Amino acid sequence: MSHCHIYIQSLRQRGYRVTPQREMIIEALADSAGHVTAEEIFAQVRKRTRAINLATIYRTLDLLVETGFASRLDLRDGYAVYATAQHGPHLHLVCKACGRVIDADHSLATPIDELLREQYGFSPDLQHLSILGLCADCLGSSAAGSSAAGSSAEGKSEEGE
Amino acid sequence: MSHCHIYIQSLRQRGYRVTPQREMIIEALADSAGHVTAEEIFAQVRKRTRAINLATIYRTLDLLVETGFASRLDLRDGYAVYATAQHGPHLHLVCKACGRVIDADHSLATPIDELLREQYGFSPDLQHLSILGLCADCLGSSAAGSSAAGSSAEGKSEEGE
DNA sequence: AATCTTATTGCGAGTATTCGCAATAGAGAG
DNA sequence: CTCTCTATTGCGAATACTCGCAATAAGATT
Repeated sequence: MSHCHIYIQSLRQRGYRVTPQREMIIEALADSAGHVTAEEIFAQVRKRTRAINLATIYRTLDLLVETGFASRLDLRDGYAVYATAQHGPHLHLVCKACGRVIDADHSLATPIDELLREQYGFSPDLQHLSILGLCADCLGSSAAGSSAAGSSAEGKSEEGE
Repeated sequence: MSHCHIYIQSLRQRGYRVTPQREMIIEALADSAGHVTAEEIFAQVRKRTRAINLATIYRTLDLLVETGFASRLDLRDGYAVYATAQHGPHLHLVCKACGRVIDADHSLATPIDELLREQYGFSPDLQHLSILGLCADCLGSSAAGSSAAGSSAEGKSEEGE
């Protein structure tokens, strides 16, 4: 990938060391289209070399998040996914029914950003903002299916699809 | 605690079974002032009985979150904290420097709520919204220099921001 | 009160992620 | 190019949480 190089340089300039592991992880992340798990990055990098450890993947991904190259998203299912932040900041809308992650326009958060700064002196990191909820599809299907009738002990623990 | 009782009844009416474990967990959660971890609830309940298992704590807390009695907040440090939702919905502002959790007014999210529904057909679950960032104190101290604020951050990683 | 159904619990094993520490290897200085 | 300093890696153990399954017990029914 082309502009990985630029980012790798930027890492070095900031005083971080550029190791082959880091390069490969950055490239693997940049190659992946959407959101990937640490395990997927691991598998990807493992194709190229055996000299890589899962802990290094996690540490590097954390570093990338801290430095702003990537964003991390903790899904409720017990794992996290990462994505490059190259295409600019965006919000993550996580559907708690189907698990899909929708990227929403970052500017939607502008009002809340300003309010938080004004009223709480809090400087939010909105690149890391993820919002749990129901996507349009799941909202539609759950409304069509059963309209809030006598739901006894059946539907409660069911989640996902 | 007083209105635990009401909630326990509500659970039963919704078709869930009310077990001593659940009662004790609910009471322990309601007793705790702010945000507590599953482990803290476990310790609390354990004082009263040995008949409790950590997995049950997690399952019950999840149930409470699903039914709206509690809210869950995944902290980046690898654990989650829970709080009752009795005092109404609110946003969680999580400071990534000192780890503090500030409860902010729920209405701040109204604009984004509306925009998400209009533009994406997405129905956000804003009781579960947590926003990562820097609190006023940490923002001030990182600008001013060094203060008593920073607690867990290590060496270099915090300078970069 | 005895019975029945099945939701819930406890347990132990499994998963995703983090941590501590010794060994390795970047990057600047000589 | 070599040396030095220390950031980074790999490893295995620890942590926080989840899951599958058999045993238990809530709540409805009789």
